[in-house]
Amino acid sequence: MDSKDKDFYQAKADVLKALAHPTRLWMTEKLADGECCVRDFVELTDFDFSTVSKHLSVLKRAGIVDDEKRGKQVFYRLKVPCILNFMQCVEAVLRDRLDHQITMLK
Amino acid sequence: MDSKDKDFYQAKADVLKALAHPTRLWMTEKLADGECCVRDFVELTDFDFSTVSKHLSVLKRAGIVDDEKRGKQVFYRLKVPCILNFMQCVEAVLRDRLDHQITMLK
DNA sequence: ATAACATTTGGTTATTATGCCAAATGTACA
DNA sequence: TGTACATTTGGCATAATAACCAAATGTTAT
Repeated sequence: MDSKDKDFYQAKADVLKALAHPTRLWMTEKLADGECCVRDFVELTDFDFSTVSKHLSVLKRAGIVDDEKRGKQVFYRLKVPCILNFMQCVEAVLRDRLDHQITMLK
Repeated sequence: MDSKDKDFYQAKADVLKALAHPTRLWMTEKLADGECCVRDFVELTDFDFSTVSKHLSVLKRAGIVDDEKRGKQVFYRLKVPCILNFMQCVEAVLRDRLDHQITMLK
């Protein structure tokens, strides 16, 4: 693994890291249904505005979401819908793991 | 988001978290080309055996890889090839981000 | 049995992430 | 202009992660 490869894997890992948090993952999937502003997420959870805002900024920095200021609000949008296909794969991992656990108990 | 949803997003985030490290990501992609033992990864990097072993155990716990002991060695295998399709999406995010940066400079 | 090899586990330290509060910024409207 | 609203930023305490070294475990062959 040379230094160029290292940078590449670091960059890809950073995108994954942005998704690798339950709240951010939930937000990402929620945004697939249409744009939301910070307040929307605050109302659907028990997190502080600052917490929600920081999570969204992590997703934005990673390039997963986009934002647009309209009036007083900032609307966030899912920028890369292929993320959702990916989630199917993650769920496949979970199912597979479950099958394995069941097999172990038999 | 009720408590069942919360658990589900936590479980999915845990799978992503396992992948969200440059070394583990590299290992995962390497395993797509065929099984490797701990020593193989140690030789290709400058990490300690213990470091490599711990990374592999994170991937195993997440259900991404499988292991099999044969003789003195433990061989690791990619269990869920769909992870690789997912990587194409992550790379798309990177390309998209780059395009955006280029546009900003114009 | 013991020596050599392959891997894992335990322990330590440094770095990073999370979530809250408080304060700052930006925007619309009276 | 000032007040309310929406979001972001800074700071802090706590928790989680990563890498190394050393020691333990398990396996094969002498």
